[in-house]
Amino acid sequence: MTRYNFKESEAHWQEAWLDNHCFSVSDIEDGPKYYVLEMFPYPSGRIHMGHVRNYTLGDLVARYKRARGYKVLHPMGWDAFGLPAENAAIANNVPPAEWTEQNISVMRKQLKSMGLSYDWDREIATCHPNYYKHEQKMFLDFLDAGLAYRKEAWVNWDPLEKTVLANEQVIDGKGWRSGALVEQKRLSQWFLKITDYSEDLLSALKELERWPDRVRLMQENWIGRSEGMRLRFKIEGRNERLEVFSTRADTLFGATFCAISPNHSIASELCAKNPDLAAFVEDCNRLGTSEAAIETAEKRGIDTGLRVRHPFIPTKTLPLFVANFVLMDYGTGAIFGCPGHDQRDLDFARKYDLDVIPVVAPKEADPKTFTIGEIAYLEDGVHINSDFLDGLSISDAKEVVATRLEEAGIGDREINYRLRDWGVSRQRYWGCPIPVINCDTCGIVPVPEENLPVELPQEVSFEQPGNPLEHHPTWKNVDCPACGAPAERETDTFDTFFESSWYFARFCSPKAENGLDAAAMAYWMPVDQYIGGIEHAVLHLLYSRFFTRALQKCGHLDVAEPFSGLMTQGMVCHETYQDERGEWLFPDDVHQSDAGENVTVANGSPVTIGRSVKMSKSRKNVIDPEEIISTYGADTARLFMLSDSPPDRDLDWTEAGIEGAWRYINRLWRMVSEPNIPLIAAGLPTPTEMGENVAAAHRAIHKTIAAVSNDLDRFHFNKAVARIRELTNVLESLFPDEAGAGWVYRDGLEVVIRLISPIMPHLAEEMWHALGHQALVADATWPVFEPGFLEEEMVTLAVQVNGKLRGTLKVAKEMDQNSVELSALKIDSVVKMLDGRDPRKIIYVPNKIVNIVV
RNA sequence: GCCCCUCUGGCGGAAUUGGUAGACGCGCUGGAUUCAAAAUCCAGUUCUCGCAAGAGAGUGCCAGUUCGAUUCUGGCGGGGGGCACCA
Repeated sequence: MTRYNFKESEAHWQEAWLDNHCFSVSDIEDGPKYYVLEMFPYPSGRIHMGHVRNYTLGDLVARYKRARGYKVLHPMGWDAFGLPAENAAIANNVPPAEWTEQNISVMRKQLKSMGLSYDWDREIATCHPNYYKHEQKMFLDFLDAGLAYRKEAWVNWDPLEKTVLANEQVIDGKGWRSGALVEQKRLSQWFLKITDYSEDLLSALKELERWPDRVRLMQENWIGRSEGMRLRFKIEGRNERLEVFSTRADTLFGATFCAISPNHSIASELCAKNPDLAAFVEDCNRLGTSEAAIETAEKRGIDTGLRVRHPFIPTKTLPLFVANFVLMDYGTGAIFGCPGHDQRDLDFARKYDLDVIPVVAPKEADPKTFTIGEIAYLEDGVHINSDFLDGLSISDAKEVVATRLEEAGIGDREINYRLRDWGVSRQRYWGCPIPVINCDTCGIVPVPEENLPVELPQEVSFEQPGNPLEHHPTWKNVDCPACGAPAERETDTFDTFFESSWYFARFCSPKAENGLDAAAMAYWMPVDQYIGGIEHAVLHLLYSRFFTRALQKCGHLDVAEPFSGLMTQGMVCHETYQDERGEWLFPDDVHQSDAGENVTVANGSPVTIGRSVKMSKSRKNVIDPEEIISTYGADTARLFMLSDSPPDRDLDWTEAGIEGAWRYINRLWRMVSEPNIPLIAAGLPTPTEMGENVAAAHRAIHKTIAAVSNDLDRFHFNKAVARIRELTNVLESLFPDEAGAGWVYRDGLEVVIRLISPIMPHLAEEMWHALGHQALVADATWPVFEPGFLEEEMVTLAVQVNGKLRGTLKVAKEMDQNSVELSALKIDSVVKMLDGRDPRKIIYVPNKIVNIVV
């Protein structure tokens, strides 16, 4: 028995695909196009199983669409700017550029060993000046179009390292390296006006029919459109009014306090005279910039002593608090608190002993006795304690109160969005320089287009804390392009989401001098199928949708939506291992003892096996793809990635699973290398006579083509694999002596090979070749089924008594109800269950079920 | 805390629109082959009771709608993703 020699085969066919330029396309092609794109990787060092899964999925789609006659664009590149390169520079004293290039060359080689159908001539790396110079031009166009602006914003500041920290670098309010208490600092930063597109980004979600519903829902919630009112409250003893935004102006009669954000202008002003307040505000700001931290913090506040006048109750004033849960970025940075009908307000009121006045009660409740306990009442009902609103439903009351407030000139209807403008400034070296110059006399001056790109300096030092661009001896010193006086370059670089917001477009014309070539954009854009992790459901995907609109506005391309189809994949998981001391162990460090217990390889001490969780270096539950590919081959790894779990679910990596895949590969190979049925010549006419099993197998071939095509179209890859396995089971069980067996066996093999070719492309080529084909399967067309073979004449009906299965009936299709009932009532177990009783009702669903109700 | 998802045999998962729960695979058990093993092949495998025929239970948990619910509705619980400077 021979084993499939994947090492030789995979190298050979990868070379053959390259020599034949199978996967190369031009910037402009003819005929129907299909653009398949997987999220490009950050070059962190080596590929991981998440990459293997992502790129296997994409390759399957790309190869399948190619077989179906599309011109397929399937590119790959590198999201090469980012924080890890700087961390490596600090830790190992390697320049980020060098570290990144090394990683790219390792990972490129690893990806090539997977046999992916990329057009490698279109490879890009975002850290190359010939990539980011176009990005700088885009930014200048955004600036012209009023889509980019500068404003002050908070950053996490490590006072010891004198560095801005990312949210993930802040651990329990302390810097991850220094351990110093993190401060909040206001810096002038660049923003993109994504909020100009709030409504468009929201309403266009409806048309993204090939996106998962949950991603659209998440984006919808992220944009967070809400219809409400902007109210102006009189503050006692002050001229200015307090502006608050509320979606529940109908609960105004239940208002018992007002609160402003710690960063509200009134709070800042009061801090000067009130040291307690100043200390509180400082404390609040320590929480950092992450929403999760702010939301989970205990609700606290401090009374400013100011009172706010109630708009409808002349005698009533409300205390004004500064509260840590009021966000400056949302609405007006001020709220009115109605504890009865908002949980946060209620928690706050209970803590500071404020009144709770119910103003909406359930229909059936008695308005005189209805009280609020520890849970705010959020349902609809009838207004009470609300003067002119009493008796109205929430929506009616909203309408009435809005009109009143508008008439009184103290409120306006307003639509608010949770979405904030996108801060793109990063105080870091390893990113794309923001192409502006700061001049004392001229202000912000764009770098003239002919001076682009503004390149990162090669020689930088990470010895001093902070941004190396700030400390660079010469780089930032330039003459002002406007007045010629000495000026300074902007030392902030772009957020790395900037690069990933247009790389998909660049892949269509990766070498074009003018950036995004119009004809290439018109042919290839948008991406027909985008594939990547669900973790990008909001930020990357929303930024890209905005960026594409901004590019359209500035004439760089002419589509609004970058990705017409989206598939989000689940994570790759593995069980975890811990030794007696609770230290994590690599899978290779664990084995089974002779007694069948799990022990360490090192010294045989017991190992605890934990549940399967996402593979991560920190928990050491990782399997190196390179090792898998060198042991079992790329096709085995690819098959395993596709065979069990559906793409959008998490996938458990198991040793047994990969071995099962490897066994199946060998089984397929033996079907051509050691066939049970001698292989006959190709192209012989369909035999006129077929044995019963042979004829069934022949029908199965056509059914499988139909089912697999349907499964692939709908991304049910695990089902497609199951169907192919079923067909191979049928072909293997054919008897050589039966009439027509040789012909059907060969026909079946030719079909199977083409069906597996997007999944196990190397094996498919090897088998195709073994069947005597000179051309590549990669260039073969998808098999076609004959609809006539799909139809069955007989169907099996389920026979139920009171909804419980009691037997089955094999009948002709579309049998009439009477004859079905007659036969059903004769079934032994049905007779037994009826026990002489007459059926009360018989439900018959043709070709499916008979249910006898007694 | 908020938003989104998910839960089916020992395991991964199947089950067009509410209509035979468990396709396909892994694992396990028994058998064949072998000096022996690996590999391969054959058979069995949701659980409980039963020698069997068969009966009952069963899709995270609790209710509901229905002739019929893995599928629809409400509530609860476990696990996961995102939360704007990780990518």
